[in-house]
Amino acid sequence: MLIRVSTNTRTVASALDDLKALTGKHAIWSEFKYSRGMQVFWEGKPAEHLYQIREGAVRTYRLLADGRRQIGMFYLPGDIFGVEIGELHRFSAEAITDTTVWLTGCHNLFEGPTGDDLADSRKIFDLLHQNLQHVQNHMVILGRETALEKLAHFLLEMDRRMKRPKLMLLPMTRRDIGDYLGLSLETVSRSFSRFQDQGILSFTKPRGPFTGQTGRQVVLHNREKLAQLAGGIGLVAIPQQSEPSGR
Amino acid sequence: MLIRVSTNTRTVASALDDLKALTGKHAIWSEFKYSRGMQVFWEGKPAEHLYQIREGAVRTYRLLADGRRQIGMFYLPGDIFGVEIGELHRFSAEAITDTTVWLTGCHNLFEGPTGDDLADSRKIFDLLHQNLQHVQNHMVILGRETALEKLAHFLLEMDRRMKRPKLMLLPMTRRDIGDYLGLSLETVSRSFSRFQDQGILSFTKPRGPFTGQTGRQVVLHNREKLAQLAGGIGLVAIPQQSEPSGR
DNA sequence: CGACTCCTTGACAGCGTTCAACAGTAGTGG
DNA sequence: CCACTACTGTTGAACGCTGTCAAGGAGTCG
Repeated sequence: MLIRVSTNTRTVASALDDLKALTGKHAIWSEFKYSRGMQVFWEGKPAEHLYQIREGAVRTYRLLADGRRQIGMFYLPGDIFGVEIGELHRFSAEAITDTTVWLTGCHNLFEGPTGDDLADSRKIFDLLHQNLQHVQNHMVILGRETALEKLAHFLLEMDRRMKRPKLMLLPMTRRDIGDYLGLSLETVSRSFSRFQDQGILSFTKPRGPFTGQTGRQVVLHNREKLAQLAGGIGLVAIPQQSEPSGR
Repeated sequence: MLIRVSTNTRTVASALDDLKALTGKHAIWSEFKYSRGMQVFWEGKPAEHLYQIREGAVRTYRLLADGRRQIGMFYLPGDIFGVEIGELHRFSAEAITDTTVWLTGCHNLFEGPTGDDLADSRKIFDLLHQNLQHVQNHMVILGRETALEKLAHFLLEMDRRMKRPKLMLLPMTRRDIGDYLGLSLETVSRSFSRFQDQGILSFTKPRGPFTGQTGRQVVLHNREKLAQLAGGIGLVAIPQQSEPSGR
């Protein structure tokens, strides 16, 4: 391990409380609004701002030449995004619904004037830490899990990040979820139905006639079963002989 | 963009030259050997060392409860690994073949005594930068590409990292490649055969009777075709209305 | 009301997995 | 040196999960 940043692994959402502290005393935050579908930033463009969602939701994604899309992350109220290690954004970002953000100019870790900025920047590392961890977990999910396992992971992730609400309101479409999990939207829909059949979850407003936003209003009835279906990610492998033959 | 580390994006392999500089003057490097299949470190254990491969190859991976494996990265001679943002390793690592590494104790970015260490740590950020970029690319590959596209990417990655050799010697098995790309070993083998049929690559020692390590000795005949098959990752999406409605 | 988006469901195809057999090599021990 | 085992890789055949195509219902918005 190289960089010991900070041991507490607080959720991004909780960072809402000390937003100012994060970028130092001199940072200026502005409020901006993006309507549904609008771009927040583009892949390949310089990363010049740091964003925090006040209301709404944002997806980051990358497109292949033929239109296939991989969504990297969904950002919910309180989440901070736009932080990159390099100079450029490596994913595009757009508003899923009408979204209000606070944003500030680029906070530069190494070119700041004082060590004071560096101290503040530990929080930035927390964000990077979470980002990397999320991407690494997601890699395993994408590469080695089935549709049902993927959806179970997705639901548990959203549930956790929304603080286990009674009623979970998903801002994203089935297609978004599919592009997040490496599935078609139909498979996502079928997997939802299957979970519903098994009594793991249900939708508000009786199933038959949907109201536009229905199919987005999810109640989780059995988180344990869901966690069981999701399967263990991050389990340690079976120990075996492992000492190096020193010199 | 938040952290401007350094604009040059040198390959990890090229870092071989100034290994000492990377961890500062006081770092002590030792040589260790791992025989085939031995563990280098475990997921979930404290990350206490930094490794550079002198000879051989290493894979990092994570296991699911039922044995499914996702390989995160292959490390080749010259590559540095073991660097983490947090305190713990989030993947396990083991030697693919008999491997010699140089390793040094934990280099701690923030708890170092002087600003001198911080300056050195920029190189560490280059490594983190590459790691994150690789994982993000891999996520797209795992989530949205076909078997042939995945293998094409893999071959081009190995080709690039080995500096486009005439003859590419792959240290890993078909199963390793499959677990890296989210495929079964049979699909990997079939995809190799298909590339061979198309004249994109060939194996040394005539195809029919394989000699143990054959099927590992690859000659790329048509990198352009391979790049074409790999498809564009990182293409910028179609521009559209994107200005925020300021306040 | 009409166009559009979103979701669900059915039917079917196909890509990739699984199961299996076979071949060649390396390693081991007698 | 040779038999034996283990490992690796290739290929065939069948299966099945997931994608694709299609249709239809429901809600939203202008």
